Order: sequence, then C-alpha cells, then structure tokens
Amino acid sequence: MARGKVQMKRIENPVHRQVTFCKRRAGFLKKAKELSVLCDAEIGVFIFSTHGKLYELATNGSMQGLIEKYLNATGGSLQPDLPNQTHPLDAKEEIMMLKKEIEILQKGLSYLLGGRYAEMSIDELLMLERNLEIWICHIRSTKMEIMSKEIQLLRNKEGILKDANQYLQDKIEETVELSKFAAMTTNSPYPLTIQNEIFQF
Amino acid sequence: MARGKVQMKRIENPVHRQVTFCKRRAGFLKKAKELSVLCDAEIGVFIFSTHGKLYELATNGSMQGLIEKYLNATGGSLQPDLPNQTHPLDAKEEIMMLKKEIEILQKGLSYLLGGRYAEMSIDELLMLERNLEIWICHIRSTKMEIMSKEIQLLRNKEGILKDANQYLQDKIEETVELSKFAAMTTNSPYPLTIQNEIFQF
DNA sequence: ACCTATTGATAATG
DNA sequence: TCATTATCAATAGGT
Repeated sequence: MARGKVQMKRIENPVHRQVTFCKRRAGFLKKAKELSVLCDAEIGVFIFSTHGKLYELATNGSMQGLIEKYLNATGGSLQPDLPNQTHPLDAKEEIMMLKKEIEILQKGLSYLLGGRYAEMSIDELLMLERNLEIWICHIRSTKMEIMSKEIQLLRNKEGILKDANQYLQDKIEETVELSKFAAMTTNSPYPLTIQNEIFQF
Repeated sequence: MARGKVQMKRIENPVHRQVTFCKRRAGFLKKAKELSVLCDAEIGVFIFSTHGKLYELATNGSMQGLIEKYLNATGGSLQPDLPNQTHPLDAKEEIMMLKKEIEILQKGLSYLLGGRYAEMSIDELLMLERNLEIWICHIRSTKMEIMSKEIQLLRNKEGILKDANQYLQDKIEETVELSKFAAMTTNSPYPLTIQNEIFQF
C-alpha cells in the first residue's frame, strides 16, 4: 500500500509480520465499525493471532448473541449423528420430524447458552431429555473405552514387569549359586535391592 | 474516500446504502483474507445485513471450528446458574473449582457444537455426565411443574362438572317426581341419557 | 457494472 | 511503541 507493493503471502520476517498485524488489524476493525454504521449491519469478527491471542469485535451487543444468531441462520450445526430409532417412515414425514428435532435441540442449546427453558413445551422437554440421555450414553461409552484402554495398558505393563522380575530372580539365583562356589567370604544382599527397584516403575 | 468525504453515520438513502454495503463488504472481506495471509492469523467474520441476510468468512477451515475456538478462548458463555452443592469452602478454592467446571462445560458445549469429545479426559467426562444429569433433573422438574398445573386444572374442571351433574340429577329426580303426579302415562328413561352426556366433557 | 478523482490505509523509515 | 510520509488501495459519486 505504501512505498512498495506487498506480495500476498505470509510475511516471513517476524518483526515486520507483527507490525503489519497490528496496523492492519486496527484498520480492519475500523472498517468493520464503518461498514456497520454506514450500512446498518451487524458484524462479528474474531481474529486469532499466530500465537493464539484473540482479538474480537461485535458491533451490536455481544458476540454471544451474534454467535447464536449465526447458528440459527445457518441451520445451527447441532448434532451430526443422533441415533434415531424411527422406522423407515414416509420420507417427507421423517424430514419434518428431523427438522422439529433440530429446532428443539436449538432451543436446548439456547438454554445452555442463555439459561432459560421456561418457554419449552412438554413434548419439547421430553425430546431434549431423551437427547441428553443419549449424550450421557455416549459419554459413558467413551469413558468405558478409555478405561478399557487403561486396563489393557496396565495388563501389558504387568506382563512386562513380571517377565523382568522373573528374569532378575533367575539372575539372582544364578548369582547366589556362583557366590557359593566362587567366593564364600563375601555376602552382600543384592537380590532384594534390585527386586525393589524394579517395582518402582 | 473518493470524491467527497463520507459522514460516519447511517446512509439514509437506501439505494446508496445498498451500493455502499456491497462495495465495502467486498473490500472488508478482502482485507480479512489479506490480514490472514500476510500475518498468518485465523479470522472469522459474519455480517448480517439490515434485512438479516448473512455473509460470512472463515479464513481457516470452518466457521464452526472458529466458533468453538472462540468459545474456548473467551471462557465462553456456558452456565449462568448451575446448582452446586458444595459447602462454603475457602473462597479461592471454590473459585478454582468453578473455573474448572466452567472449562469442562465449555468442552461439553464444544462437543454439542462440533460433535467430537474424544479429547476429553475421564474426569472431565464424569463432570460433564454429572452436569447433563443435573440438566435432565431440571427438565424433569419443569415437566412435573407443567403436569401438576395440568392436573390441578383438570381437578377444577372435574369439580365443576360434578356440581353440574349433581344439579342436573336433582333436576331429573324433581322432574320424575313431578311426572309421577302429573302424567302417569309416559315413562321415558331421560336420567341416564343426560348423565352420560355430562361425562363426555 | 465500470470509471476515476479523491480519500484513506499503510510500508518503510526514523 | 509512536510519528512521519511517500505511495498504493479502496471507494464515492457519476455514467
């Protein structure tokens, strides 16, 4: 823009990059405000720097509200794979059901976000309850999976340690036998010491 | 910017406003991309026009992911009033606990938003499970409340109907008595008929 | 949609 | 980080 065009690629010099980031970020956020004011638009921006620092702007009210609005506008994202038990109904009807369910889940989400669910009907509450139960089941099975892996890991470890232990014990006995023949004068208590060190792992 | 400064206020002429919106929106999104590329930043933008139309840009991957990242980064939003059963502990410790809980709930939310919770630890999953259970309890008590109201309403109705019924039965008996004296020739079974109709409500 | 005078943004530099 | 300034990019108003 000034004193030389700029190549549209990552600025490699980190100092230059940081400086440009500051300047352009400021300009960018200014543009956001201008666009919002001039054209009466609601704008949300978030910027994560390379190192994860967040800069944000919500021209109207809160970012929270904008995110909700965004989720509603886009058809709200929730639930990629809810296991639904319905029989193969008429396709149209099924679509209606799914849409209704999505709507309910959105209400549930907005409860999670906003903290009020007084305006939901009994049917909707039932549906939400069912979904929460399903989520709990998912969570429980994930827990089980993790624990199973842990157990497997511990069993493997146990096996390895037992083997090592056996090996060392053999060695010890061997040593004892040798010491009986080779040097009847020395009698240091190595065996127990080594065994204890192994069990520290 | 060109051929005359512009006042920083809403453009009242709707045609001008629309034109400016188009132009500046394009410029704005371009700037977002430039900033992202030059400075290696992740940027999310959403713009709602006056009439609610959404324009969005996520420089990296999906808006979904950015929203999750945003929620995590901000200490995002969840849970205004979770009922916690803890005794009045040391204040600092309690704050730490609550923060940890909030963090876990955020991860839970990001699961709800994004559909993957593989990266949560067992403790976190347990906490999330507990909170989902609490939410289910809330939902159930809300359901109960609604049903109680319904029941009360029905009881009231019942009372009214019983009274009406009693009144009608009295009337019938009265009529029967009268007919005994007035016209011994007719014997129609009115009472039962009327009683049944009443119970239809 | 296109044009261009003009303003605004900013890269390089101190 | 802050200020300056030459230069480039965005765009307001017009067609």
